[in-house]
Amino acid sequence: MNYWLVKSEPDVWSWSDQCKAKGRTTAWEGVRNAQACNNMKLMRKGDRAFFYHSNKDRQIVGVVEVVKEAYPDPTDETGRFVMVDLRALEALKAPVTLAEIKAAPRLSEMALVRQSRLSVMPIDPSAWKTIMKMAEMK
DNA sequence: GCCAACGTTGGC
DNA sequence: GCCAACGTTGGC
Repeated sequence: MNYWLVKSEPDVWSWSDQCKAKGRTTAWEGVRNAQACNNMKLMRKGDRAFFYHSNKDRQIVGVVEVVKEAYPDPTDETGRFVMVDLRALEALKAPVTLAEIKAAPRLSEMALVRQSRLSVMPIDPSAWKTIMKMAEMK
């Protein structure tokens, strides 16, 4: 299984919106960045991703699961970009803030820190474990 | 194919 | 609200 992180502005689409969605599942539409889309194309059914609130909140708040692999985003007129379907699995007991991640030496190489504008990125398994521990998750 | 101008994201 | 980083567009 691979691990990922997806970003959303909480004012636009928040974790609670995700949980209220039918089947707790939504199409992750609207990504208009080639690198982010390439990452979505690499997602496989059953992969896990952190759900991160950008801007105001700046913390990881939940875990989602990939339930449908990349397919064309109908909201994209150019036909270049894809989306996946994501389902809310569970909220983090203790959300992990960007500040905490930056303060953790082991996490300093994360794309979240290094490439702040990227909205869909891979997370390596050791970083996933570290963050889950920080979030007080089993 | 280069690069200047411009737009967007997201942290601060 | 500002601005750094960086992606995209379009003229040449």
